[in-house]
Amino acid sequence: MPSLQDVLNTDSDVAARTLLGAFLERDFEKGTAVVRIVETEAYDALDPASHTYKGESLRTAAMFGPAGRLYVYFTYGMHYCCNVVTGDVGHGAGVLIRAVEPVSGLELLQANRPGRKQTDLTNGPAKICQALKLDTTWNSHDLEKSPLRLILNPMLDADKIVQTTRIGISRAADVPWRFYIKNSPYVSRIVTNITNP
DNA sequence: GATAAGATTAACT
DNA sequence: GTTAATCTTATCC
Repeated sequence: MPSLQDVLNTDSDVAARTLLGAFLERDFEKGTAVVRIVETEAYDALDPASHTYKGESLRTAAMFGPAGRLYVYFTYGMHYCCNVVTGDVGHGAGVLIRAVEPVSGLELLQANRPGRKQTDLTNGPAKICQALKLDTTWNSHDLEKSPLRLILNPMLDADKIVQTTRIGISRAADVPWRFYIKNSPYVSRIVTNITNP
C-alpha cells in the first residue's frame, strides 16, 4: 500500500484528477464528518496563477513541503481555502479543493454553516473551510493523521471527469487545470468553458 | 509608508 | 448580474 505522500508526489494536474472522489474524514468533538471531493484545481511553481510562482514565502511554505499535507491560506480579508500539497519537497505545488459533497456527519457540517441549503454547504473553497473548521493553524497538517485524514479512492474513469479552465484567477486564465465530477450537484459553479465535454 | 489586488461569499437589484 | 465586506501580502513610491 503506497503512502499518501508517494501517490501525491506527482504533477499537480495529475494529482488533481486523482483526488476527485477521495474522502476527507474530519473528527470533531461531537463526532466525525466524511466528505467526498468533487471539484479540484491544480497549481504549480511554474504557473503564474500559483501563490508559489515567485518562490517560497512565509505564507506559502507548506506548499514547498512534502506531498500529502495541507496548505491553508487566508484571502479577501475573511476567507480560508485549503489545498493538498503535491510534488517534491522544495517544489511549490498543490491542489485547491474547490467543492466536496457530504457523505456522513451532515449535521456536524451544518452546525458550522447554519441556515445553508445542503447543496450550498460545501460547494466552494472557503465554504469547505468553514464547514470543516479549518484555518491557517492547519498549515502543513499531515493528512495521514487524525483529526483530518485524506482517504484516496480508485481513480475515476475519464468519462466521469470534466476539465475546464480555473475560476477566479486573472493570470494564466487559459490553463485548463480545473477538474470536477460530471453531474455533481455540489460543484461550485456552472461551467462556461468546457475543454473535455 | 501607501496602495492595489486577491485561488471568495452573500446579499442585493 | 453587481457589489460590499475585510485584511494580508506584494509592490511601488
